[in-house]
Amino acid sequence: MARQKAFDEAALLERAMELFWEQGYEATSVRDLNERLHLSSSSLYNTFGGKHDLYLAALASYRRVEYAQVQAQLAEAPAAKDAVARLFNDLAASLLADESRRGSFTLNAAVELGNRDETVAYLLQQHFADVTELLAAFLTEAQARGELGSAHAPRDLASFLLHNLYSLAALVKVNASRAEMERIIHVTLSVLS
Amino acid sequence: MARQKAFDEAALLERAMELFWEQGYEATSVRDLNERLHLSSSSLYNTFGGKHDLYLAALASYRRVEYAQVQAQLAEAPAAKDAVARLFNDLAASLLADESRRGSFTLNAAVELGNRDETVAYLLQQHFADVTELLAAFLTEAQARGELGSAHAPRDLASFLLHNLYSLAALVKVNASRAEMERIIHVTLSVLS
DNA sequence: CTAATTCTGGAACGTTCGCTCCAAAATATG
DNA sequence: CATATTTTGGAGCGAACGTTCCAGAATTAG
Repeated sequence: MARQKAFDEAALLERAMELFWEQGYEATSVRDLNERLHLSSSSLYNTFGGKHDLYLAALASYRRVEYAQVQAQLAEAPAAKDAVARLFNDLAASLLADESRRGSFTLNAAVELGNRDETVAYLLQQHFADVTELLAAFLTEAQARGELGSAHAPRDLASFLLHNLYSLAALVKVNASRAEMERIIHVTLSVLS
Repeated sequence: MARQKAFDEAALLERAMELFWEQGYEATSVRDLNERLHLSSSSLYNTFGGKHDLYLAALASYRRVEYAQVQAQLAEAPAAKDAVARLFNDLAASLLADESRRGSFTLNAAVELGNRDETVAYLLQQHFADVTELLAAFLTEAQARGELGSAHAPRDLASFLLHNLYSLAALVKVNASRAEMERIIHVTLSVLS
């Protein structure tokens, strides 16, 4: 047998994700990654295959985290409307707390590469569909319990809410104003009558 | 005196804008621009100063067009709600009609560079503020005429509507489904009671 | 036509890109 | 300890990057 790798692959992926998240795909060089991960080119290519593969892996990892977060936040809330409100407020808080205003990695990836990289587009399509489904199921139950009006179909509401969540992530890239976010959130939540 | 330039600067700027819009800033090389504009490096640098300057000029140009478009569409509509609805439907139609799914140049710029390029961030802040103001003024008048409920302040509604417009531009990058867009638009417009 | 000036294409600059390669270091086995 | 196998850092690959430079073409004024 032989030597073992001197690093934790999952931890490295996490650090790579942070960097891609901050700078985007094109603006991040392999040398940037070498420095940030404390990993030389050879090890990086041995482990992850290349820049593009590493990006895809980072994106897939982020996607799982984002999905789990929504899932967790919906699960622990008492009332349906409060749960959705918390989803928005927590996202706004975490977006504003981030000094480098990275927004959402999945949204960034969609905008930067969605129309040029089929693999990225497909992965994100899956992701958005999955989260929408999660939200729709939650809203369906809430409607059944009478916690939610039936002015809109749960599926429609879910799409609407998800895209307004991502809107906040886009907004923070340019205008990191809490007041502006709160205005938008307030109007958005008003559709949950 | 001496020779005159053999090209129309405004037309070149338009072509540059198209390319940056398609590919983003980082992924567009000066050689790409040489080819697309049929203009050599020397002329490009003489005329526009450099890649970054050209990008800023293209962005400023796009911003004026986008603003004028919203202005025109709001002006020509009969009733306020119809005007807003048309804003959404026309945007959706033009987004879907674009084979290369470029989305909105301003949103693309915000997501790619908003957190890394101060000049871009400032320019876009101005732009979004201007368009919001335009919308808010329109909604204020509509409210005064009684065409719109007063459940929300015009300023809040304007921010909300604008960000939902940009949401469509982000959505098209990954999922160019007319049905999905219509669902979102339907819920969005329902706040205009 | 001559002279002065400006624009033009394209070669070439130094740097950085993604990626490969290899000798040296490291460590699980017999 | 010796051997086999794998990982490691870093030099270096060809290509592409943004930008500069310059010789020559082009055009206006005198």
